[in-house]
Amino acid sequence: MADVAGQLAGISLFSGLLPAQYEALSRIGVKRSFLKGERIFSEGDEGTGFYVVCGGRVKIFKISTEGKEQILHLCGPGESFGEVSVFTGQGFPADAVAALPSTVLFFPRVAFSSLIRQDPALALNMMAQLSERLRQFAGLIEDLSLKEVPGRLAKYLLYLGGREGNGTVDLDVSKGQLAALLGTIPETLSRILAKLNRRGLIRSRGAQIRILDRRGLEEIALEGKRLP
Amino acid sequence: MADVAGQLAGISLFSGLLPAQYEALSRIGVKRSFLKGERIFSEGDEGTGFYVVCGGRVKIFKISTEGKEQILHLCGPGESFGEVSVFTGQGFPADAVAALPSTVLFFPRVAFSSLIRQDPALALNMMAQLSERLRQFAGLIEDLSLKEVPGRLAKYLLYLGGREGNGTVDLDVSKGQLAALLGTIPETLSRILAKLNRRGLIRSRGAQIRILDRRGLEEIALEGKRLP
DNA sequence: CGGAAGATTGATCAGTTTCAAGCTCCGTGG
DNA sequence: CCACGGAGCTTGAAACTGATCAATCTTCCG
Repeated sequence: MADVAGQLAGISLFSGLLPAQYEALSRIGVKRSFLKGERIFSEGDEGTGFYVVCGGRVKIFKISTEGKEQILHLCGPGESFGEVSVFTGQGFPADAVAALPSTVLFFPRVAFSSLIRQDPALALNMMAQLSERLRQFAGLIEDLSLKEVPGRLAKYLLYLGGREGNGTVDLDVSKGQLAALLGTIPETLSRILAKLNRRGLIRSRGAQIRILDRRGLEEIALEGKRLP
Repeated sequence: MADVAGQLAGISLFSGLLPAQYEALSRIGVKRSFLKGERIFSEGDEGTGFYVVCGGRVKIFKISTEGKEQILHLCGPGESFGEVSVFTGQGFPADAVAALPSTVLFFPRVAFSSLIRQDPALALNMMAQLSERLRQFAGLIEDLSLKEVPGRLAKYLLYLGGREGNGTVDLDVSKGQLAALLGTIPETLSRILAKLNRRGLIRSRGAQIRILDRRGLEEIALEGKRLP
């Protein structure tokens, strides 16, 4: 299991632990693989443990009765998901599907819980992780309730673009998935991209988007409503 | 400080602790009072600790540049808020004001953090608390993104009504605040209440609402979109 | 090359917000 | 005690955003 222990080192949830703890973790962690599109768990499933992404990407989402999907989070390598069920005992609050071929580590609830009990550092890491997710969710709620789609899209593009000035970014998800991430549908996303193009704020071709007017995007991202 | 220690017993975050721990908590907790409408902290403020509500009610919310408000949570006695900043070190992610005259206990970050480090039970309680909040947020995101206002209102009314059949419930917030809780504005809420009245699903007069057709409300609450 | 999935575009529509006006309730002060 | 005044609530008309439906176009694999 040395190979598992090696991977644990890069996971923020497990940072700062002693070698003995990595050893313990690697004993209880189980590696699982999922094909692209394969379901990892469904909302309401009994939570028997939580997951850490080793490779690939896992989509956590809610889906309405009419089929519209809202992505809560896209988990990349090193990120964990399903922690909530470890502590509340209830079922998972959302669905999880592999957005890419993915490998994950599964940590059974009971075993992990007893590890946490013994190691304050691990507990603190877990609390930090939960807090960070809570902060992200608060931001998503704010966006959904207080901003319109152009604002959310602009914010996302700026996020992809990083701190630098104008430049080209690559969408790391399909446009359909980006729409679900932004809480809208592909048609609307397409229209708004077209509008941003027309206004000269961006130049998009396929998944490549060049940010032409960072300042302009920031304006749209900041204002809650109404395009000026 | 015996009076503080006594209050701690009723707080789920602190359930199952030893008397010595209550003693320790009561030493670091500071009681603070706020008038109705008084601000407890603002988004971005440095998080120097977290709070537990003793009496009254505290509103946690986000506000857009145009002034629209989205309530993230209404904290009643026994509930905690501002925990996120204890662990992430960043500023508070939202605003907090007293919705009623309120008294709270403030626990400074550093002191509390060291308590947690010493007591696995306290740490587990805290994780359960954070997880539960995360679950609530996931539900709110789902509602905002996948349901329309009638659905959210119906769900809220059913929640107030509890498990029982038809009956009369009392809104525990003003209609303006209820609108902010549901992610809409007072006008829209008013119209939808009127519509539910017309359809014979409820009978509302002021803050009193009698649920006439529970089944019908459930239908509206479940479907993501479009009234039938 | 064919075809299916994804992406774009157009027309229409439902739901929500905005703006504006009136109403109701309630506390205050004359 | 009543009248005033204001905050909160309700209602109406119009504007707007985003969703839906439908058709077309693109892409990119088999």
